[in-house]
Amino acid sequence: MKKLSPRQQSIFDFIAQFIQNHQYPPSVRDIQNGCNISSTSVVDYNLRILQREGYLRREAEVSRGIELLQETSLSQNRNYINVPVLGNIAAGEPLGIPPSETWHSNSIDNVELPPFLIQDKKEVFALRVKGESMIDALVADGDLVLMEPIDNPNNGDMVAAMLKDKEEVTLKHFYIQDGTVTLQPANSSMEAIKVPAENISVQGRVVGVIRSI
Amino acid sequence: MKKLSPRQQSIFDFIAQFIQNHQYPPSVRDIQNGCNISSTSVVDYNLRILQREGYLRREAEVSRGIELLQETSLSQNRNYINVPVLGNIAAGEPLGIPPSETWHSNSIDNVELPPFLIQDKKEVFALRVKGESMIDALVADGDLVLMEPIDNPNNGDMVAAMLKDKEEVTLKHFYIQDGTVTLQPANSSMEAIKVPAENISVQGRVVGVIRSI
DNA sequence: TTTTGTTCCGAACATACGTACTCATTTCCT
DNA sequence: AGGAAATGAGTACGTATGTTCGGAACAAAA
Repeated sequence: MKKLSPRQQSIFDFIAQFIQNHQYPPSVRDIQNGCNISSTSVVDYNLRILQREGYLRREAEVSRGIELLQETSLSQNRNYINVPVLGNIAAGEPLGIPPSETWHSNSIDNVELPPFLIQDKKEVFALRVKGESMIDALVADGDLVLMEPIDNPNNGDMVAAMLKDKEEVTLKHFYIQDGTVTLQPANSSMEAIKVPAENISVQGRVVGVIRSI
Repeated sequence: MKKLSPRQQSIFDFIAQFIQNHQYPPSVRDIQNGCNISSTSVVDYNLRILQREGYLRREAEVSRGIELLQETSLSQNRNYINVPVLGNIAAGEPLGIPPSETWHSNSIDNVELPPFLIQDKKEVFALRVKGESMIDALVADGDLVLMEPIDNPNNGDMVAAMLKDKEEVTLKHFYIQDGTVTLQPANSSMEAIKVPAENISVQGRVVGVIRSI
């Protein structure tokens, strides 16, 4: 079998991951979003190559009719996902997220989560909230925040943003327009913050919150 | 789990068979043909029942978004807990929690949760939050609230309390003293409510909140 | 009988999704 | 460098597929 291009490898890995999480294969558009590809045709193009090279089989005209041929799929039967708890999050303390290769040696804990919480996100990690400073993001002391590393958040995403001048981390909804970032609290009765984009460093995207009382 | 009708059993077996053959789940119309059913709506109808009974999980609007939950020996070793989602919770709508014997016939869905969320609680169920009315309990629209049926809450517990005169359900911290109940929002900048104990009906104790974005 | 609830039907609707087509952009080969 | 091949982007189209809705058939309860 020929070696795969980075994009093809990424698609293949995504499909395997997706099947593990959902028990059913992704659609072309799921792959498009999951791998940050700009067009469905590119996905189709690469899927044809993957099929030609024998990595998978596709059923024509059938939605999600993808079948992985390498039998790594069956061995991964435990479909619960182990998420590392990398540390605490509190206002006034920078996050300091280590690179993902070192997660398992640096994490203070691990939690196993059901797939519906993770969906098809990659490299999800968790942080324990300390203090009441995130209360206007509807996050309480002791909550577990699930985050996905991200470089370019979309408008409306809830992100962990660090204000560079104040060295302060907050969880807010992110909107950017003309170089100005608006940070909107989830509790809409609170005031939004507007700052120039260069004063903001986005640490990740919030994909879930778990509170156990 | 309730016993299945012959048709439901046939559908369930067909899905399992189909996944075996194809590696991806069948569409509604595949099931229709495979089980000699005259209408897609009948398939949908019975799939809803199968989902309600906890035999499978369906992703809305997603083609072939069927996932069998049958804990066949392999995934059973991990003691994940199947929690029924009994309905929605919103201000102004009474909960109407049915007795636990009828849960599985009344629930609209099931979620599997890891043990650390449930601990040793008994008869935990879930409610989906509709609307922003619980925002001062740090609960957002779409959140899943885990509750434990309880008759006598302890001071400090977060409970789902119904104000009998207003027919309004809220999530608040519960304190009782000398026959007067104080309902304290989790967001302590908000005002507390004081009412006579006889005007309050406690529906359950909140043991967890799950937000998936 | 009437009523009520469950199951089933057929058709119509809305959209999720695979595929095709044209035109860029990059990579590769001589 | 220059042209061919490979890859990517954007868009549009057709159909595969989930969902909804009014009503029929049937059985159990009142």
